[in-house]
Amino acid sequence: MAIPRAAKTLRRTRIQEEKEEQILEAALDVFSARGFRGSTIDQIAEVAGMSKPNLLYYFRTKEAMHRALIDRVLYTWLEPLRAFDAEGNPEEEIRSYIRRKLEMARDFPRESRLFANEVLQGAPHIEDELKGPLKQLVDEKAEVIRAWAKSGKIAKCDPYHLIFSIWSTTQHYADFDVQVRAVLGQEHSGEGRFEDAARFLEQLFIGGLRPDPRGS
Amino acid sequence: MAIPRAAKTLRRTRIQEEKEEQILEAALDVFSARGFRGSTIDQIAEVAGMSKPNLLYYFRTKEAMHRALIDRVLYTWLEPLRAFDAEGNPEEEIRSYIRRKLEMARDFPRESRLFANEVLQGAPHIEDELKGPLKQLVDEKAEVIRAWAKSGKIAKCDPYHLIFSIWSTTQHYADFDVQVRAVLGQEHSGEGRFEDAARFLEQLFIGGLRPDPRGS
DNA sequence: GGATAATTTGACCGATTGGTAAACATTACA
DNA sequence: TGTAATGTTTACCAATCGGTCAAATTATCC
Repeated sequence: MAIPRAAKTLRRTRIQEEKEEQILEAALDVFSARGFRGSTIDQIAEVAGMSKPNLLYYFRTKEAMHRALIDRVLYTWLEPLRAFDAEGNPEEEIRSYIRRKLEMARDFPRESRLFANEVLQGAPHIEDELKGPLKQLVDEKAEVIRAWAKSGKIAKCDPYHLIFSIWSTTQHYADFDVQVRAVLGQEHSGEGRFEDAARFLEQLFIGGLRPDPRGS
Repeated sequence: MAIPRAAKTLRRTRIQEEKEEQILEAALDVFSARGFRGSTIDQIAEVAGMSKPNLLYYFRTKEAMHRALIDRVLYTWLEPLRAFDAEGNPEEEIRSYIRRKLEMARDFPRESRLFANEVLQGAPHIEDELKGPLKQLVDEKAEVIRAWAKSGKIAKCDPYHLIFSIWSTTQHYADFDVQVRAVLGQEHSGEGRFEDAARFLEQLFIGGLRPDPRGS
């Protein structure tokens, strides 16, 4: 007889680890492409290569699957912002933040779309994470940027909207990939578009944030 | 007996106009909030205040509803880009394009989310519009920007990625509204955030595109 | 006012949804 | 090797899905 699920967290089998990994990988595929409501357990089961009841043996509900996925991905996703260093050179910090975010858009588009889908639909499952850990992290880094601006290392600007701008411009290449490719056309839709984007965004942000020489 | 639907387009009743309007308004509400797959005809019917079969009398399928909605909204949505004037002052044109796009994010967030949902999930229903009319319009405006850059009126930059950046930064305030509010906190989530955003984005883009004084 | 066309609804359909029950198969460990 | 715990599957459930149908209601026009 199967043990109650609560016990599973106490001692985890090799099989459990493997299968849960397999399931979350499939769930990322499906949820990121169709959103929570648009996804079905059957689809995830098919991608994962197992039966639906088997999925539900590891995750009791569709919600539980989604939550586990979000939890696993959120920490990694905020890594670049966390790496933002108050002691570093402002221009270089911003430049490398943009670069890192663009790399993530290129290498982990599913993760980006997972969150985009979620937030776009009102963030019903991650409201707490947004208002708690995320806001706290952004507040902290905004303070760093504000200090840079105050000391004249970069132009005076609203740090929150600066962060929003970096998020939106970089994640755009993951979330709206289809549109980007459609507009660029087949000939410019190769991986080179990320280098072009990086070049442009660095120019935009470094130029746009260059401190006023009058020091006002 | 009801006339075949094809005939409806020939002569449209007052009731037809009103009801179709009502339905599309409700459909915009639902589709923009939950995406195509996540929405149900029943939900739209409830918002529209009519029965499901009644909806299906005016639009034969859920797809037909969605398509009619997209068709109606797409033209308006591209209006700001269309207004981009090659003869105008570059700095002022970019500034007012940003302002207009931000106003649309503020005043028509549902329209923005409708497209965001669609593109995010692979644009299964609007691929043709993206590769056709949209690409054509962007190509045209990109040429204008390129000319400005060539003549030294603005800095040399990739016009496509410039347009992407303006799209993403402005639409961010509609599509990721929940996140923006969560991060800004209750005290800064008033309508003033759009003015703050406008100020920042103008600073960013105008500063970032200021022509190199060496004229290189 | 009556005939005819247009509109609206309740009842219903097969397919799909998230999820369950219980039998069956496999693994781990003494 | 035996047995208890773990893992998997088949068959199924009620609810909801997109959509149909025929009957009932309302609007239009002579």
